[in-house]
Amino acid sequence: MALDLRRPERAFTIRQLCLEFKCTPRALRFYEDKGLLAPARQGLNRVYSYKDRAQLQLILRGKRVGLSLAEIREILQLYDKEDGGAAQNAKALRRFKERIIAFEQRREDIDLAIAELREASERLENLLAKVRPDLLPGDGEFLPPPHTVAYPRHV
Amino acid sequence: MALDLRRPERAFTIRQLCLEFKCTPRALRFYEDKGLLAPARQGLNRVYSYKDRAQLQLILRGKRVGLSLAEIREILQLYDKEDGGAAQNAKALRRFKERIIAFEQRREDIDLAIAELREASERLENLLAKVRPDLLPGDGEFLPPPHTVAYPRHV
DNA sequence: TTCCATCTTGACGTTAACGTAACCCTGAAT
DNA sequence: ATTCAGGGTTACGTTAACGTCAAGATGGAA
Repeated sequence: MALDLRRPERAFTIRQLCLEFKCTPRALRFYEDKGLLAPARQGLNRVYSYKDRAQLQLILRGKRVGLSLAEIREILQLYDKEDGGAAQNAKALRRFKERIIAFEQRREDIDLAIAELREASERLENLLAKVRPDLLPGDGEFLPPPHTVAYPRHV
Repeated sequence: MALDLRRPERAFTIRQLCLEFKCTPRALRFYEDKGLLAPARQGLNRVYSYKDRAQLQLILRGKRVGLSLAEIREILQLYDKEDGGAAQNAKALRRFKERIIAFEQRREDIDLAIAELREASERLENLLAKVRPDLLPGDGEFLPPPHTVAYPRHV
């Protein structure tokens, strides 16, 4: 059986993570420069722990929903500093709640967008059904996995 | 009673739209350059119709959920070309469905992010409740509207 | 040993999405 | 008559988020 990725002692090279998450070494080093990642070293080489991998997941997810690296870093720092004194924690709590509200607004936007696209799709489907039913995707037919990347790498 | 914004004959100056949507004239002209907007003219001056205004809404919403202007333009063009022949329509239909799937994935990401932030908030709240209950926002207290912009203008 | 793949650190190039400055026009107000 | 607020068009500057070399260390395979 394959190595459990979640084994805390599991370590990754930069390339392994890049393959897994479809990004480039340059990007990971860039995130490190900007303070979003801090992998260990073996000599010069970077060694990513399971925690680093999880953090990378958060970074990429943040990017997909439109956060800038600066915003992502701020959130990650809030996670890190669950020490730092009660006053700091109170501030962190406020920031978390603000973020939650912002995210909920974004989800609103997404839901609206989806609704509009669905409407447009239906209009088109009805129109095609009358004019060229043969062009409609058959009933039992599945959409092939889109070749176009869902989340374009270039922002 | 105020002018109904939805009156089809209602027209807007560039500044009116900018005030309403909190963006700059430069941005609107830029979107026009890029083919996302095409307001009418009175002499040199741009005159935005109600349709233009609606389209601007779509553009800004797209931006908030992380789309590039190029992607937004592509979507807008799909809307425009609900003519263009049956084959074109079939292609448009496919693109719409792809977009819907992509949006649904993004919503997944957002839901995950919200869930994590909620967890972190609860942890912090519990911690604070033990250590410094006075720092917690009181029960009847409302969060003030965040001064920080939910959607930073600079991408 | 030599080669090769894979890592490293600079450093410069690139693209998107505007900001900003310079200059011109125009109609209304002082 | 002039001032000025609002609009316009270049055109260059800026920032984020990397891409793309260049040049070097390293450790295993031929």
